[in-house]
Amino acid sequence: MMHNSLTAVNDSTVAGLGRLARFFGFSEVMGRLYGTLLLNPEPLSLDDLAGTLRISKGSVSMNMRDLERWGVATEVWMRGERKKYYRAESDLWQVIRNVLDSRERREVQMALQVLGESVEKLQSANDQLSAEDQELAKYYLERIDDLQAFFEFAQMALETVLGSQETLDFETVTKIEIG
Amino acid sequence: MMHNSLTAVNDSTVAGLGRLARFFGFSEVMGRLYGTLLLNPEPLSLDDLAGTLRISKGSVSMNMRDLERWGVATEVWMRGERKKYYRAESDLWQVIRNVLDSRERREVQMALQVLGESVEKLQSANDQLSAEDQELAKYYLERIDDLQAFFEFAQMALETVLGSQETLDFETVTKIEIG
DNA sequence: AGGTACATTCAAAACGTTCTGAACGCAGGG
DNA sequence: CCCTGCGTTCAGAACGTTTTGAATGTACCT
Repeated sequence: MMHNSLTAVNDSTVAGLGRLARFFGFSEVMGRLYGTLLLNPEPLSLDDLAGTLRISKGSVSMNMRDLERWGVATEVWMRGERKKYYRAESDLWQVIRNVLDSRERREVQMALQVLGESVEKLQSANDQLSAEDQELAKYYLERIDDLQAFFEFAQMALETVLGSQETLDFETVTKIEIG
Repeated sequence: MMHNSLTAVNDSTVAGLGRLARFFGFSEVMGRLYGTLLLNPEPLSLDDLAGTLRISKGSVSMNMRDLERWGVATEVWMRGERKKYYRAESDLWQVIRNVLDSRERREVQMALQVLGESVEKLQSANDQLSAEDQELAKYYLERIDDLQAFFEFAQMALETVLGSQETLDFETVTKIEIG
């Protein structure tokens, strides 16, 4: 049994990562699994994880698969062992990039596409519209313009982060300029 | 009844904002209410909203209160009217800032506080630890360092966005520099 | 081939969240 | 001072999500 203080720190970190996961739209269990792995120098098996977190093995199995798919944990082959072992991807910058790249990017692009289609639809329908509807269409176009600007901003921010290909130490990032 | 194309655009925009709201951890209904208001030149009453979105008045009442609390919609007094009317805050930049300021900021600060406490706890317990536990504590401190760096990065990004007090046109934002 | 030790799957259950609508409260008008 | 029209509340229902554990699949060992 390890010291009290280590247990306390472990607990709050695991809980915090669960929270963070939930915040990013993942399941809390995924975050806790990641936290548990992150704080273990050695890789852990599914049974280890199920035992530590007191959840069913089935749940561990499914959630670990997701974590792997997101590039947040990696399977580790232990020779002579038949169990599956996992290790946390500890380069957080890489984790963030994985998630942003495969999820937020798509989301933003879809939004921009839908907005673009809306603009087209309104423009091409314009001469079939009553005077009243034309006014409303103009109003819609203004609002859609704002939304487009917002998503373009988001897109740019994403590309900037994703574009910095080097494994960037967070510590070295000191300033973000907008302008 | 308005033209077909207007209805289609309205629908997809409202749906999209519902999606966006969900993405940011709000209820989908909040997003749809905001969308409906955003696409209406005139303020709408609770009954208008309930009717348009086909949801109960009770739900509209509660969700609109939340939207107001987040600074995303505003009540509008219509003289001679006893109904409550709402208008969307249409400055998206302002909406973002409201949300980031009252929610993400706290979240990040709490995380940093917990992490700081963890570091203290580990350091002050260090001489009571067995050799083995000391090694583990060292490992924990490395992981915690990474997490701190991540949250400090997030904090800085937030402050940057929140710091730009002028009502910034998204269009004018062309570049984010990291370095 | 049979047995063992694991991982995976999935239907049912537990749980949490959101919605509804009836009941209530409140204000203004007649 | 009651009636009407509105907003708010909240218990229960509906719904969606997550968890569990038993059944199943799979690979290795003897």
